[in-house]
Amino acid sequence: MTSFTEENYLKIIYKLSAETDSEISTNAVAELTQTKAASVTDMLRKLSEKQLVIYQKYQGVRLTKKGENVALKVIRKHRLWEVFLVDKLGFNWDEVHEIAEELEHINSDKLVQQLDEFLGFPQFDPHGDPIPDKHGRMPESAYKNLSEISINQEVVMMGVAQHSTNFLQYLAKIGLHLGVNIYVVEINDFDKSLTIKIEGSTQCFISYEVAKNLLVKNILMGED
Amino acid sequence: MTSFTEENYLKIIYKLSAETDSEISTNAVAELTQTKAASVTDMLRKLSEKQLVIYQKYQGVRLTKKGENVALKVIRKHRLWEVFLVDKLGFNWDEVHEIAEELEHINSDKLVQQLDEFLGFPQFDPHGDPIPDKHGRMPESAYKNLSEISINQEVVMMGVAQHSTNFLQYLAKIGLHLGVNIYVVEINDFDKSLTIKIEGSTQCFISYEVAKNLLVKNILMGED
DNA sequence: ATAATTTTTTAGATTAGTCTAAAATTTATT
DNA sequence: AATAAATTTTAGACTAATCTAAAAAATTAT
Repeated sequence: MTSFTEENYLKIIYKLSAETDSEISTNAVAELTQTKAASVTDMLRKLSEKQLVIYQKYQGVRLTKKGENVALKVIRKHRLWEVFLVDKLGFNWDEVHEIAEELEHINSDKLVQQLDEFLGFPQFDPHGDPIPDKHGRMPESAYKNLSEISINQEVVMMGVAQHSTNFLQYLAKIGLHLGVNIYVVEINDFDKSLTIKIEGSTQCFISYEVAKNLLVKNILMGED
Repeated sequence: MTSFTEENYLKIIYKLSAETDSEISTNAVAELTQTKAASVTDMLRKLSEKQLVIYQKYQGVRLTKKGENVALKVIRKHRLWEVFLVDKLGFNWDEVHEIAEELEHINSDKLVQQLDEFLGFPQFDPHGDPIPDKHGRMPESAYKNLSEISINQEVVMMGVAQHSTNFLQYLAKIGLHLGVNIYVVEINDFDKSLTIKIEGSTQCFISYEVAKNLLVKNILMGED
């Protein structure tokens, strides 16, 4: 059995691991858990005894397979609950994180299973982050439409949902190509058109129709 | 702010108070919290300092208005989540209690509000227990149709939903009158007809149509 | 009304998770 | 390579919630 607190540590180590290939430092964990390094050391020793992490003092930490599974389960629950809150209860995507931080620790395999089904087996949460399936497998890609990106977010262009020559020529003309960074400067309420800043180019204005056909991904995997 | 544990104590004191008019004993609380009397004493002192209960040593405990409000909020959340689990996720009414024990401590007024709306402002949980509204007011009555009662449950007849002479004469003939105890012996899957044991009379068989028109209440307020 | 029993409280200890301050180790700098 | 700086660990302490065993108070029975 893993406690609420242990689950949080594992989740945070998992997220830090996704960004680097090497061991995670005590301080990095301390920052995200909002505790002191000394507390982290204690907890890492405990998690190590439980075979949830590989930890040797002064050498940093990484998850074992077992620890990764726990982390993935927690992340799965977090993201499913976020979908529930947004799709079913009408929350905005930016107000669900805190609540999901609590809900993610509710303990019932059947609950997760039924919730997943109730939501229609979503692959991504409201922030576009991928939801691991019940075996802990992440869906293939986490691309979103540019039209779903909110203001002041920076994303990377990853693909298009429409392949007409017309469309692709237009993209080239305004400086949009795969891998380029896009910063959303403004969104017009009435027609959902956007002002964006394209990396290495100037600001430009694009319609909602265009934005809907642009596949992008977040530069930083979000807070959740 | 009240902790998970404090909330549980308050909820239990509330439930015990519903059954008697006098102060609740330390032992009674200990039994339901599954702790030892010594632990209860400590907690009661703490709750008393927080003005959530009136407690004087050796004299038992009762809730203050403030403590009652906390308890009612927890009970409200518990019962709303039970409705969610049964109505939306397809759980059986007898497998939701444990999960709701966890969910009831999730902290977000907006969540409760939205959940309530999503469920259509239900008045009773799947066990027929009344759900306090957002001001802590309990709905008028907690009667259910006999057709919603599950097997091996004993209920008291409290009213009818159909007042035709025909129907009432039929009830009289089989020995059903207000206040009588009814024990559900069997439920047929295919047509939902019931075999019941009527207090002071013999077993008898009634159709689903009849059961739907009988208002009953639980003899013991359930575990939740 | 006094003794016996039960209930409740106190005293002191334990566990999980945290902290601060000091010591140990690693990393960076000259 | 030696020293300075940063990071990490250890040592010892704190809080919340619990426990056991013993003492105190209330209740019940004789």
